[in-house]
Amino acid sequence: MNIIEKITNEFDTFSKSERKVAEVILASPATVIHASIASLAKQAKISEPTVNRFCRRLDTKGYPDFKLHLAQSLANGTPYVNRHVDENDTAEEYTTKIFESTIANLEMARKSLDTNMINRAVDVLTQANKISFFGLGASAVVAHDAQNKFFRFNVPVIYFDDVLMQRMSSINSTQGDVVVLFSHTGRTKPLVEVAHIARENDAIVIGVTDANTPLAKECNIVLSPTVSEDTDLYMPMASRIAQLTLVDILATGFTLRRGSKFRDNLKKVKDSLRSSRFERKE
Amino acid sequence: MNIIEKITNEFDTFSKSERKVAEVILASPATVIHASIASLAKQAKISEPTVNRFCRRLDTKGYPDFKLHLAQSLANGTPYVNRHVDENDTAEEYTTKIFESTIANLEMARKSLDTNMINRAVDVLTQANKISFFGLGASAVVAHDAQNKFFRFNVPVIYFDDVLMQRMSSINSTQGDVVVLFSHTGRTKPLVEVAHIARENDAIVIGVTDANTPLAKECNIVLSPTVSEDTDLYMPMASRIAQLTLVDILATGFTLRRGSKFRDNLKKVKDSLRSSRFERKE
DNA sequence: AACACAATGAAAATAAATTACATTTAAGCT
DNA sequence: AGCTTAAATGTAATTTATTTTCATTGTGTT
Repeated sequence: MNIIEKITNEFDTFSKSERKVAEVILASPATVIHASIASLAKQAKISEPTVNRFCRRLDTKGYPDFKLHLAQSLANGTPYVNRHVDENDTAEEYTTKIFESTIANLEMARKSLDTNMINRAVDVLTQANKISFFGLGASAVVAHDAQNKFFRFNVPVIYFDDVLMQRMSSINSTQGDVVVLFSHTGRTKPLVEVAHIARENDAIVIGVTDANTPLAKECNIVLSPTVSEDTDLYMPMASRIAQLTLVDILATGFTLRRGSKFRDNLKKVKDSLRSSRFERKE
Repeated sequence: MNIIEKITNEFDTFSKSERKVAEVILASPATVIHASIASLAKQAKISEPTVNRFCRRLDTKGYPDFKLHLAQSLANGTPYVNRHVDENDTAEEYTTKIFESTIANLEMARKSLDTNMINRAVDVLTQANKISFFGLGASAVVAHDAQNKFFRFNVPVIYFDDVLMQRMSSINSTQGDVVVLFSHTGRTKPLVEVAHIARENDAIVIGVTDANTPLAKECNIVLSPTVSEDTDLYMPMASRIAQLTLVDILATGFTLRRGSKFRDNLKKVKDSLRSSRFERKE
């Protein structure tokens, strides 16, 4: 989608001249959108047709169309998006890159979420007798966080990161119970089974996972915050941040639905923590 | 700035023909950015120079430049602000607001972090014999996540969200051990005590918390991702997302420091999960 | 070294946008 | 109303920009 990212990603597959153009473009994309093909060619010290070919290679109709894409990429909030961490990066560099790519992925997740589904999920959650949050690995962290949030609402909340406990808990679920399952891949076998068991026992199952995955198929409601895969370091990064933001959204929807009296209750929970803290002296 | 808004605002001051162009553009701006001046003129049933004059009237250099502005306006989905969730917001509205404020807070956190401190923290972590991650409440979630990440590095990692276990664990720490404490407020008494105990036993203590707090004072290294307080709904939201991003950064720094051979190891850990998943059929 | 093929550039051809100028339209004034 | 004038719009010519065609250069292979 984002053409600057695309150039960065495909840089290695470019020919010598194409790289020259790419370098000039990446160096100052904002200048390029106001340049003619002739001036860009001159800057990159290659011919005009090469620039044109470069544009077509990136699936644009030609140079003017390419500039349009470039302009849009630049406008897209975060300019230098999703740059990959490099072996020799300084702390300064990888810090910036990780923040930028996290932000870019949140943008992406925001666009991918279906607010109708969020609305339905909030409906279901507000009417639940009991809410269970399950996940494994990195997604267990998200479930843990959800528990921490929803626990404050004075609703029966369950959280397990142990497969057996998740299964046992689902077997005991009944109508009126809601089970929320977190899984980035949507292919974790034990979790798919938990979803199945929960549905057999009349619980409503909400999946925070990719659409069109085995897990998604077992769910009543699917929420898919899509991010560009976190391949960088073989660790889930952006995906769980997106999931956590979704938890915030569900929790917010929940409190809004419950009305203002209910929010006083939240304040009480927070205030109850005060005695365990050192006072602020200001 | 935004040219679509500008057209809407100045619509009343346009001449008859200019309004025709404006109408066509506003009806489907996305189409216009791919149209030539000729085709736009034809659609609006006016002449080409009139289109050109229209563009100049809006302070652009000409038609191509106008299209560039238009393209950017279209892409500009997110004006970054920290808008607060309102009682009567729709799902659409509060979803957008939460994403926007999360993003804005990440920007803020990025600026507030001291990369020298990050570098020192990474130094310390790479040399640790044993790493402990402790937190309470919402920060327990962050500690949990850190465990999940660092565990993959084949380093002894400890995580507890139970105060007593945290204390016992700290009492047993020795030189070469690193204790990482997460706390948004930096005023949680039990955690400050844990920090104190750990230091008395020669462990290095890294605090992910606000500077100038009781906890910060007990730490060898302090990392403070500052966010605007999450007062909205009496729940930690942005703060923990910022802390999690910091965990990503530390983990990334760790793997970079350990070199490329080490990264193969990570891949192995990830691959080992494969058998527990449903295959992708593509 | 010779061949094949991809990459590049020069020049011609095409397409697009802009300018100059003519014509129309509308507004103001007697 | 009818004349005058200025603004608005359109036509056609010009200029500019982009794309295509085709020749040339470079690169890797047998």
